[in-house]
Amino acid sequence: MATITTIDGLAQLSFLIYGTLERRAAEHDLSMVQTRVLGVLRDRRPTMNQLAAYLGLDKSSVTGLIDRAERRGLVAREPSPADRRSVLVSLTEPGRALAARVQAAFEADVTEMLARLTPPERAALSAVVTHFVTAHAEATGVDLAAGLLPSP
Amino acid sequence: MATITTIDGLAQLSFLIYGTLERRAAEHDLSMVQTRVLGVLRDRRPTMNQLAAYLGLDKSSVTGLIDRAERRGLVAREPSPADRRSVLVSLTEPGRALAARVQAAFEADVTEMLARLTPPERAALSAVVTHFVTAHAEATGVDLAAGLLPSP
DNA sequence: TATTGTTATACTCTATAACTATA
DNA sequence: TATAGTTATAGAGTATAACAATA
Repeated sequence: MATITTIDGLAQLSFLIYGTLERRAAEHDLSMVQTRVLGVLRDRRPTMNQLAAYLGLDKSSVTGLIDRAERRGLVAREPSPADRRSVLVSLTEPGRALAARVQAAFEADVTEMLARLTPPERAALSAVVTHFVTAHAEATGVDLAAGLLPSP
Repeated sequence: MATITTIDGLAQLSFLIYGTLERRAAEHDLSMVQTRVLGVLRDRRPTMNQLAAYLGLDKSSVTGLIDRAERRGLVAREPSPADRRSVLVSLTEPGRALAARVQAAFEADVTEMLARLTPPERAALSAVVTHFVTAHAEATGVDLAAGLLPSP
């Protein structure tokens, strides 16, 4: 029954939540980066270049990522009408459905974890976490926005 | 100024903390898994097999991981006196020093984030996070124990 | 026979550099 | 010339299957 510091607790909490999503994604043969791709595309139809910026990856890495996702039928490439050099990437219906399944399973897991807290604890956690995240967003200028896999 | 749910907030918080560690580790040319290896070895001298269990990886994956860490002088292999099939893995002094530097930088980052909260908020966060993590440990039987990179 | 660790092989993920096609 | 995307190549990380040495 060791006393844990706030920092250790936050680190453990992060690994716990991150690992939960990773496990649920793996159940559907999705890596974390493929899961992020689906998350980014949920409400966007970016070019390959823009997608690389969202993911913080080199464009050559994204070529392979989208190759594999397209081979599985999760995303589609289309030529951009505006610029014949560009390629637009979007989610297919199976891709959208898969993303929804993973997100639902993940949310169920976290809901179950939250159920172990008392209602006042849940309220306190919600308030502090919200402030923590928004304060960080303001301080750094990076808004994580809403959704499973936020992006700048 | 969208309202975020507790689940979204927790997910964002987790990505934020996880990404912070990942960035600090990368500054020292450490991947997350190599960082976990150093963390596990901080207070253990396991066999390859035991290390694989701590990391949740196949033993063949750990062979390559330790090959690369050993090549960098961060860890050392020794024959086990107890069983001539076994190999004991331990941190070298440079490995220990590197792990300490990464941990210190990470803790400084999180401390800075926590400084954006009020003292009562910090106290509330600490209490709830501790309960969250310990409640999960009790419910699942997995004790994350102390330290930067907890293991079963 | 069973276990420990390594090797062989295959695939994902990542980056750098060079290339093609457009702008 | 500059930009968008792909290809070539190299290396880390992962797993499965086969193997050698030891128990």
